Amino acid sequence: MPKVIDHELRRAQVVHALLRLTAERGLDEVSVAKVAAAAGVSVGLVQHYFATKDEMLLLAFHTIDERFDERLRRWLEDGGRDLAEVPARSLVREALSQLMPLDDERADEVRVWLAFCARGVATPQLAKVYETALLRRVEQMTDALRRGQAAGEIPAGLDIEAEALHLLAFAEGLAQQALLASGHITAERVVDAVDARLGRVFTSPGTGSPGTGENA
Amino acid sequence: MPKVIDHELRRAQVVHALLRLTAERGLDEVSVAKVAAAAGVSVGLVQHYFATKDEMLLLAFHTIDERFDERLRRWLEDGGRDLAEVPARSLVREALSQLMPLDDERADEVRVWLAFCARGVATPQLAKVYETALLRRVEQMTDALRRGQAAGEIPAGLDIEAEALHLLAFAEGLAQQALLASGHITAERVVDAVDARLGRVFTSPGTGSPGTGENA
DNA sequence: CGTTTTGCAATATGTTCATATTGTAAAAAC
DNA sequence: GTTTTTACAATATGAACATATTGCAAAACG
Repeated sequence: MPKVIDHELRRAQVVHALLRLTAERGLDEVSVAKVAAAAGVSVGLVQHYFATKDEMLLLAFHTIDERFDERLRRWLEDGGRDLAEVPARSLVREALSQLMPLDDERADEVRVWLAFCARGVATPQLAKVYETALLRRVEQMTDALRRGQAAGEIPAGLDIEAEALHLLAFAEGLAQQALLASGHITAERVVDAVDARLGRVFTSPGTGSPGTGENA
Repeated sequence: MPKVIDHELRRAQVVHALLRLTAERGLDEVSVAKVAAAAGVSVGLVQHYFATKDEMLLLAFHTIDERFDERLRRWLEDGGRDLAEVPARSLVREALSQLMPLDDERADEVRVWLAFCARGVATPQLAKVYETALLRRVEQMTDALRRGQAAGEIPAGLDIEAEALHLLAFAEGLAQQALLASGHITAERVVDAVDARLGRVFTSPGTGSPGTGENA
């Protein structure tokens, strides 16, 4: 047999091309042939690593999900931050910001995320990926909020788990608005909105631009 | 020429079939031939009333957008309510509820809405429809909140327009979560979430189940 | 060293698609 | 009552699609 190949790596390469294509032209424009072309390989190769197109889409959705986590981890590492040390508000703020289309990279990923969400409506397998991702995010968010509560940054009476879910709902909706009405919902307004929302949860002062002054 | 035909009516009939198809099988499964079949007409008829498929999709998106407004109007009329009389909190609560997949009818429409949003990412014409719809909703919501503020239901210092946008972002995200993770985000949790969110805006007591007690 | 297995390219297949073309019956217009 | 216009059906067209099939070179394995 020929060179021993890292299967997972090859699959990742193909999926990478798929995600690029989706970000640029939308999920409807994704076909096996186009993905192969975008990846610079033959259709046969794609078939060799993915039995069906659906299998490829499934891995792609998983991959996109992981990228948000990756970016948060990168933020922690690049800043030399310690997860247990960074204030909960900063952490939550950064986590939510990673879900917003605040630069080209994130805009691409939100575009792709939204495309997959829409397809999930009619494809149970994709909906399952969404559900799992959501639960994990709620869990992470809950942990962060609880730490903040223990540190006195958040009122004691708050229903933390519900709050986590609501913050994520707000984030997804805001990201969608920013993506589809970018003319009105600018990056600045997005950041302001996030900070204003955090002001409803945290009693501690915000990390962001202080001039936002949203509350009474 | 044959019977004089109400063009707008025929177009609406075709679009109705398209929306049904989209709700059931997703926007990717929508083709001109399938829409014609679902509407019980020939492909030729569809072509007669829509020059292109995109034109058909555009009208469909507009139609879905209007349905939310329609349902809110129906709520006002059926309850014999007067727009100027009903408390702002009730009105906003109802408006947000109409965006949630709380029954089959609304679930279908949220499904379709999400599908079109996703396509809007790669189709400027559809994004424009979204943007217009969003701005109109923000305006309506702003009006309602301002009335509430004048009536003392809402703190005076609040940035009303920002609040309106944030409420809508929350609503869209929550609707998406409820649709894709219906196993965890049940209708009950959705209603609770909406009420909890309203509790962050209104000082007046809520209309919903009082046991939600989200805040400190 | 030869056999076998693997990685992949090339191409075939049959379907579905959006749209174009053509045809025709019916009623409005004159 | 003839002419013209309209509403629609039927079918054609060519591209794009997901997937199946075939073939072959290379390297791992005995």
